Amino acid sequence: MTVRTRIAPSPTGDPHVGTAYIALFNLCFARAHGGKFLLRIEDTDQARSTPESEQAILDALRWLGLDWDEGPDVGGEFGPYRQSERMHLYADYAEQLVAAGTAFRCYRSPEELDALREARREAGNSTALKPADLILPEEEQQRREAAGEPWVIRMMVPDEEGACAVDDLLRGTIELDWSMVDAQILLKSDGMPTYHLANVVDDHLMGITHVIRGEEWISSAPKHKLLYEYFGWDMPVLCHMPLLRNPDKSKLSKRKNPTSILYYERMGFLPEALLNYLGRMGWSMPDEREKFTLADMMAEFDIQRVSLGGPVFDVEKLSWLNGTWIREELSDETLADRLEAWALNRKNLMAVLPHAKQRMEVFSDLAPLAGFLVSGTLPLGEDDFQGLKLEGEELLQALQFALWRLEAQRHWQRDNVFADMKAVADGLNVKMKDFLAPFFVAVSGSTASFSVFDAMVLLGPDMTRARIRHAIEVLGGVSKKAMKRFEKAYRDIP
RNA sequence: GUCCCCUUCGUCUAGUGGCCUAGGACACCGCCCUUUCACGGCGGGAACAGGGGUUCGAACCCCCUAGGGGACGCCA
Repeated sequence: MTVRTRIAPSPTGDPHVGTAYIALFNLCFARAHGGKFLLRIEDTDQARSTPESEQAILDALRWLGLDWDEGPDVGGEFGPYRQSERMHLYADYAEQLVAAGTAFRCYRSPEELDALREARREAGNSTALKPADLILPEEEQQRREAAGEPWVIRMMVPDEEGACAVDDLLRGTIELDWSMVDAQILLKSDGMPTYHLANVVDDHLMGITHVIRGEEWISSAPKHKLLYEYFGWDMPVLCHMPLLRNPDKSKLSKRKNPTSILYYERMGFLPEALLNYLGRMGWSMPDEREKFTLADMMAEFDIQRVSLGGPVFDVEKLSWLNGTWIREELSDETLADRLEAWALNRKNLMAVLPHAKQRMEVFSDLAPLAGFLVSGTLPLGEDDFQGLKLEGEELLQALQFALWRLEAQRHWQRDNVFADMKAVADGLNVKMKDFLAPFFVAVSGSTASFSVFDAMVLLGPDMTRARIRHAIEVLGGVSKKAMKRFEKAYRDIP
C-alpha cells in the first residue's frame, strides 16, 4: 500500500493546519498497514508555489514530526518535477488522450466561456460545459489554429443523463450526476497541467493505491475516475476526510481562525500536542483517551473510526491539551530546553535587539519592551484605547479595514505592510500618526513601543491578525449593521 | 440555483439493533484542596434535528422533511 498527501503551498507561504491534518491521517493509515507515505508538492501554480512556500510547508510538517518516505524517482525528491520537466511530461500524457479521442484541443476564449455558461444558466441547466458546447466548427478551429491563438486541452465527458458511481472507503458508493461534470481543462494554455491531470498522472507514476484527501474533492472524483479509464490505469481507493471547520461551521479559514501552523508554533504550542489535537478531529482512540502520541495513534489506527461530521477547530480545547502535555510529559529539564529553543534562542534575540537596544538603559528594560513578542493574546481592556485621536466607530473602522487589508497581504514584508497601512490611513483620511496609535496598543499592548511595522513583521501575519481581531473584540466588536457600512466604505479604498 | 456530503450535550466525541435512564473530554457552575492564582479531586446542568416506517426491540436500518457544509474556474 502506498498513500500520499498532495501539498499545495499557500500563496502567502503559511503552512495550513488542514494540510497537516490530511497528512497525519495518510501517515497513520500507511503505517497501520505497513505501507508507504509519500509527499507530492503542487508546483504548477506559480502564484502559490515558490521555493520559500514549498520549504515552509515541509518545515512545518517536519516540526510536527510527520515524516514521509522516499518516493519512486519520478522527478526528484518526493517526486516534485521541476517546472520544465513537468510541462513536457504532462503534455505528453495529455496529447496521448487527444490522439485517443478522449480529450480535445479547445480554442475558446474566456469571454466565450462566460457567455456559454451564462446561456446554460439561463436555460436552467447546470453550468458544466460539455464538449459539444465547446468544440468549434472545423474551419473556425483551423482559422484559430493558424492564427496562433492560445488553446488548452480538455477531457471528453459524457453528455447524458445518469450518474457516475464513485466508491469511498468511508461513505460507500456515492452517485454524482454526469450533468455536473464539465469538460475539465487538463492542460492550461501555458502548458501547465491542472490539478486533475497532474493528480492522476502522478498517483499512477508513484504507485499510489489509496487516496485520502479532503471532502471538497468528492465532486471532482468522476473526472478522476474517467481519466483512469481513459489511460487504462487502476484507480486507487478513495477516501474523503471531513473538513476542519470554523466555529460557525464553515470551512476553516484564516479570516475566522488562525490557520497557519506557524501561528501555533509562535503561540507556544507543542508540536506533539497540536498533532494530538488534530488526531482528535473526527477520530478517536478505541479507549477514548484524549492524550496520545503519534506512535500511539499509528499503532491503534483504524480508518473506520473516522466520524464524518465536520469537526470545529476549538483552540480552547487545544490549549487544555497542550497544558496536559506540558504538565505531564515534560520534565523541568525538557521544558527548559523547549522554552530556550522557542523564545530565548539567538535568532530571536538578534531579531529583536536592533529595535530594543536603542530604548534600553538596563537589561531589565527588555521584558516590558519586547515581552509582547513572546506573548499570545494580549491582556487588553477598552481603557487601553482611551485618549487616542480615533475613537468609537472610527476606531473600529480603522482596525477592521486594516485587518481586511492585511488578510489579503501575500508577501509579509515591512514595505508591504507599511503600504497597506498607509493606504487605509489615506483612504480614511486620517493622519498616519493618529491612525497608527491604536495599532501600537493592539499589536504590542502599549503606545510606547518600537515601530508597529517592525513589530508586525516580527510577529508574523497570523499573530498580527489575531491581535487586531482581539482588539476589535475588546472594543465591543463590530455590529452587523456597522459591518455592512464598513464593507461598503472599504470598497472605495484603492 | 443545481448536484453531492453530513447531522449525538455550546464544542470534540463514545455508540455499528437489546449492555443507553445515552458514556467520556473541553468549556461553564458548585464544593474540596490551597496564603493568592493555577493544577488536582469531587459533584452539577447540558445532546440522539423533526416526522414516518422496518423490528418483539432503534441513537444505530430505510424513507421524507429541515438544517449545516462542500462543489460548480486556464485554484488546488
